[in-house]
Amino acid sequence: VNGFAVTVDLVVLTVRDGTLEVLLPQGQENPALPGMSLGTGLTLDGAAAHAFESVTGLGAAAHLEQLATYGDPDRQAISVAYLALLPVGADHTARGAELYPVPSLLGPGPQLTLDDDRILADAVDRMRSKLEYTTIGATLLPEEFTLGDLRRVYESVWGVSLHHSNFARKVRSVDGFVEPTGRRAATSGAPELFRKGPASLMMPALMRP
Amino acid sequence: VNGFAVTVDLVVLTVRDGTLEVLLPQGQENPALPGMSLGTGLTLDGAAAHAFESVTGLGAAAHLEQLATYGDPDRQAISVAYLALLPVGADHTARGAELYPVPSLLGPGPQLTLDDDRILADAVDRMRSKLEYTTIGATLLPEEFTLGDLRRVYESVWGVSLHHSNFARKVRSVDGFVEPTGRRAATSGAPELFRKGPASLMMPALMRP
DNA sequence: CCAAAAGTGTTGTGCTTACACCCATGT
DNA sequence: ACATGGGTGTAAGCACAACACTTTTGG
Repeated sequence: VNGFAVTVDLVVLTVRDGTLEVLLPQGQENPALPGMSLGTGLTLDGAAAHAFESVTGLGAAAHLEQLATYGDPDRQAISVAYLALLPVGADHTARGAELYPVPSLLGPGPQLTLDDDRILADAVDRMRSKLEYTTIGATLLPEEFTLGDLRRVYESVWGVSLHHSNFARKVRSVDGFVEPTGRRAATSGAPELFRKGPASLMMPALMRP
Repeated sequence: VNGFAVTVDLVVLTVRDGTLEVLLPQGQENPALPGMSLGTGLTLDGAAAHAFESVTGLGAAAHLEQLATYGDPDRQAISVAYLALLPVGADHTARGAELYPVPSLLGPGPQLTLDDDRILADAVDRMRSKLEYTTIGATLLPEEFTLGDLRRVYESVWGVSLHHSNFARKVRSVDGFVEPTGRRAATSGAPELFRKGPASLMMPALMRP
């Protein structure tokens, strides 16, 4: 058949040292988003999960979600973009991919091949707005974390600074966002440790400034 | 090449007689969403616009936006779904398509072929939530409309009833949502006529009950 | 002793809700 | 006269922003 070439491309985001970063494969001329071409018998979500495993060496992403589809009118090619979240601190180096700070890639001028600049920008937009009304911020963190850790995720992704006390109050008040483990980071008086709760949506939302 | 068949499928929504309705082509065995298969040299958005013109006979949709992409693992086929809004009262009968009330199609059991039930449900979800934070409600209406007309759009899509006075106050208070034409529907004392303003986002949102 | 981070209290402010009420029209 | 739809007024409730203040840890 004279059909289209369909690829699944991943925007793998994480937070490191207070910055939002993307995972890009190494060793190519022009940096491009990681991905794979879609084969028969595989769902789109399945292909995305498989691609994630290929770039990171990790079993599963903290979050995996379809973003949008981009078509190349000339090349008879279609790219289905996914947003994937890499747990902070996870060892992603198995496959040689590297983390790049997003702010520098979103600067003026093309930094990635083809549509990838736009895809990255769309992914970051989606990520920023999803922090407002979902609990994906907590899925990025390890099993146990402090509210400060969670706040730093928000601050890094949004690129703003938030009031620690009001932030903590809000997060605690949302039913099922975080639940206390009862333990603390160090001795008594140290910040309390939480784990992610069952809720996935936040209502009302945690609005950005 | 042994590639994929890519189609662009449309969920064309509108409001009629206080109900949310979808436009479906006539004359087929199993009702299915209208669409077209993607050819070379056409962008996805372009193909969607073209498909819209084919089903409705109208030049352009009040709103056209990509929804998501659905893959069929076995058939080597990909469907890129779009949400399109048909202006209320527009004459769409040129191509013989018919409007069906959404509530009856969203009932239990499969009513449409393949993934189309799910696509329709996703489209309606998107539509409902977009009413909250964008001004697409106004794009559905004719050039001039009353706040009551706009309210009826919200009530029909959300399937609830809203307080007329609070609704009007909110809509007026959002900068650039509607602007007064100075004229009225009938003689003095009759409802004031508005046209859509330049704003496309609503902040803060108009939350549903 | 001091800086940094976490938790508690309080007050104001904006937005929304739920009312009650008025007005004009058209039947 | 009265039902209908549109517009105005107001008081209560909620959530959030912006403070100041205390406590504890770790250098």
